Amino acid sequence: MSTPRRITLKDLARELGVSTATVSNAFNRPDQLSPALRERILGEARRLGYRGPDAMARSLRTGRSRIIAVILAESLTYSLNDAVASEFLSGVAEVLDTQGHTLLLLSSRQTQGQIPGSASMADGFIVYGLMPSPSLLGRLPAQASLVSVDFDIAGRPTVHVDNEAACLAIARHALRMPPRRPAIVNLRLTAEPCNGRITPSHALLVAEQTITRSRLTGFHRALAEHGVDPAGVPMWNIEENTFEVCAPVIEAILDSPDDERPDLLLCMSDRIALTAVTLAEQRGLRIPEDLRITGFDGIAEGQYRAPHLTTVRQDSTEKGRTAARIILGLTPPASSLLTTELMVGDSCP
Amino acid sequence: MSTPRRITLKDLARELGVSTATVSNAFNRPDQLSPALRERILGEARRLGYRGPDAMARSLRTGRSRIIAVILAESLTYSLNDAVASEFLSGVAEVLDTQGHTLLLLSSRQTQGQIPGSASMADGFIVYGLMPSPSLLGRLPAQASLVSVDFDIAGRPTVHVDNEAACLAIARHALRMPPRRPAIVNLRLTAEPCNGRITPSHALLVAEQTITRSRLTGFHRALAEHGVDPAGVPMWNIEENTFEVCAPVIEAILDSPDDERPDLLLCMSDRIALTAVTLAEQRGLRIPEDLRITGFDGIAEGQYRAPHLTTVRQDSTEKGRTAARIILGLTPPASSLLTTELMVGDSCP
DNA sequence: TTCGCCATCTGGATCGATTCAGTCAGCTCG
DNA sequence: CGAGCTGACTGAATCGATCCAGATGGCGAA
Repeated sequence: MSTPRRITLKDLARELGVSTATVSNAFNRPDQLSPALRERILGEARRLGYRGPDAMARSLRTGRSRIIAVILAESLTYSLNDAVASEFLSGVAEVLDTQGHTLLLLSSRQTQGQIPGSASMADGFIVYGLMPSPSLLGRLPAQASLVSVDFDIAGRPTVHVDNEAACLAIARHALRMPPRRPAIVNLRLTAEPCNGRITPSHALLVAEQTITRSRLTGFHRALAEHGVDPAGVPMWNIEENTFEVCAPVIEAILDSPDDERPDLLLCMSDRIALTAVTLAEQRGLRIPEDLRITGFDGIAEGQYRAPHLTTVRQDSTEKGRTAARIILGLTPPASSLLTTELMVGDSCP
Repeated sequence: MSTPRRITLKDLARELGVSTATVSNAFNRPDQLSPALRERILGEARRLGYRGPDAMARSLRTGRSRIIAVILAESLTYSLNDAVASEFLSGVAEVLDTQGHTLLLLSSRQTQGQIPGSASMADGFIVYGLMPSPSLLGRLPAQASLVSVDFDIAGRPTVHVDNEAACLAIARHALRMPPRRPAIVNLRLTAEPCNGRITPSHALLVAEQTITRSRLTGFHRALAEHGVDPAGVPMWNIEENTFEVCAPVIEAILDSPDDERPDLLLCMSDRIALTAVTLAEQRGLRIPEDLRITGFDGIAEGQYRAPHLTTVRQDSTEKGRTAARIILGLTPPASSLLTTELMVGDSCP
């Protein structure tokens, strides 16, 4: 019982007494042969159980795989459960689908600066959210196109929003009613593990990621405008944008003695803000009377239940679409700055 | 300025005066050549900017791509934003990562029974959540392995939970305190668009998907046990498991005249249940006093805010891990039935 | 009738690796 | 000393398509 060798285009050609070129054309360029012959070929293919040209052989020959890889900053486990990253991927997938391309998912964390060999067959790479190690970039196929999202890679197109302006805007809004004790809750300020209180004076220095740094700068500018010394504003850092990781830090903040507990939390993500809302409510704090909270991202969940979140909406799906369009060459490979929108909800009217 | 042809293994071999076989071995089988020569080859490769064997050529020759495709029932946009599907994908990704495989995402909806050629290079397929059209199955490469999740494909291994038993259990729990007007909110009972009220008598007949049908059967059995005629229990159908699609249906349910409004909602997903919680609270209904609600899935969000959801937890991540292990051959290709756990929360004590 | 011309079809090189069946030199051992 | 073995390396077939640069034949125009 030897497995019958798979049927190839060549078998089909021999069987029909035509050349392989013609069979290939039957599948790829209907205009290159007579309809009658094409029908005969397709019919025979069906009869023999030939499933069409082999994808690998085609890719080897043509040099294109119709696969686009997205390299995610965090683990896939995290990214797939994060609303912002998921929306981004949706946008990417949406455009790829319409163009007959498929989506390969990679995480830069898992790969430790390597990318699995199988990924290098991708025609293009979308790097999302975090600067990949130089060695990873060096390993990408030379001819592959590259788009980064939310940060710059020298000489490559980027899709991003103006984080500093957005944070400036939302902080200005929040500060119109002067808080007695404002505080900032950062997201992933450093690559180093650090979950909890940090000193403001060092925050900007250690902010390795442009995205966090820009947001922080926006907050600080608004504070300074209102005569508040940013160095005096307490700051906490959240390592990962999940309820589980946020919760203990938020608890710590809320556990501050009454005269030290912040009455305004400028959070760098909706996930953080929502966690704060939930935990504050559990303690009987009134929002916004006792504690005002702002978020960032504008995820749908923030608008489901009262109080609606005050936040900055960025259209992550559109970000994904834009990145995909650039990668596929539907759009010139230029950097693209998407707009954001201040959304005033009940959590900080 | 012609682009300098990319460097190949053959160039490297010529440059060094060794055979291509030896260069290949330097990358793939260090034991097949002397360490000194290997170093020389690797050094020269670095010098020439050779990035290692080409993935496509390798895949063509070896017949394996180290890519695993997941075919999702719904659109990628939906799946990536659905907690259950995302958790499932996390589990898959987690196992694939450890084995140096990568994850390709496809949606059966988009592909309309076709799969893009580029996908057919996958070594294995995980079909998630919905019976793909026979034509799609027929188009998969013959040698590829296949695992289905949450439904059976004849002769292929499946990963699933006992939906009927789980729904029997949670409905039994809910019915211990007899409701005056129980109701069922289905998820995707039919492939046809249908969002809203449906007649119970036809529900089982039109339930095309085994998963929905099993859950419904579980509910019905429990109702019958408690002397309630399932045919008299009103039913609604939800087309898509999102807040936006759920909300109008839930509104309609809650808009029933007071003497017809259900006081127990058996929901087929946590998303539906959470939507019901949110909208009921907005109307000032007390949970569970005025309305008891049960879910299904056990997503994390259900436990964040009060009232905690009464639900059946299924470990979607483990489902993903199991499917991936089977596809990779780490586990014998046998169907696997995962356990569920009744979680009693405040929404239906 | 002859000359293009067009539509249709063909041969074969090519993409970039892997791998099997050897070759060859050097070493051991009786 | 020579048989046999081992480790290191090689040559060339192969994977399954794509796509040039032609070949062929039929047909209309001159």
